[in-house]
Amino acid sequence: MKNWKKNKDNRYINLFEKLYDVYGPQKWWPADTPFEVVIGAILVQNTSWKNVERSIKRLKPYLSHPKKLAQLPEETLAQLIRSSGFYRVKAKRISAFLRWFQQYDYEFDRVKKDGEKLRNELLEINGIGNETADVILLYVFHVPVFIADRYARTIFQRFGIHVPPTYEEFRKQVEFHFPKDAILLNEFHALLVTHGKTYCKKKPICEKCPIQNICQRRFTS
DNA sequence: GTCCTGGTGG
DNA sequence: CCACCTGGAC
Repeated sequence: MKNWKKNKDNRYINLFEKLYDVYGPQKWWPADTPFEVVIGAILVQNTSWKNVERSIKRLKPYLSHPKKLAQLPEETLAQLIRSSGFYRVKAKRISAFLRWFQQYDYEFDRVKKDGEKLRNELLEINGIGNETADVILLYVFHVPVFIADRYARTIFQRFGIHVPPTYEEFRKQVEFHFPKDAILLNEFHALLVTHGKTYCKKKPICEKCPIQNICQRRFTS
């Protein structure tokens, strides 16, 4: 471990440390149970978390018992999650996940596979794509993966790090240069989302940005 | 590229 | 009024 940093680009860990200094520990994912993580991950697809919170509240009685949620008619489920937008497709996606989950008796502990196998299995579920699969892997199963979402892409690009075009290439690049540690990757994603929501938005607020002194963007525009 | 969609903030 | 939101399928 002494030479861990060999061939590594230390800008990734430096950025992490800077964000951690600024925002502190994020204590993610915001959910009471692992099942709630999955539901939140599906509901938040292309949607602001604020709109997801209401849906989560309405679903609360079912979230401690996935089986009960599985018994709901899909239309009823759709109405419960209306506030999250795309509610019909998302109801289908939750149903698809529940069908997969049923073969494990709705127990995450019964899902015993290595990360790559589990990842492929999750990706086969209709409505679970790269990002949602990685959220589940990291925040439910504690598999050390980097969630290569839009915030990460935007922040890294502005920061001055070259970002590959595809999700997978991007994910693997970060995983090469950053410690393969689920706790650190957990915190990294959370910090990137917080930073992205607060300053590094589509229209960034660079003047007030707490990391502007180490960001390349101040030179380009 | 287009569709899916309500809620929030500008 | 409009633009955008921690995507994914087709």
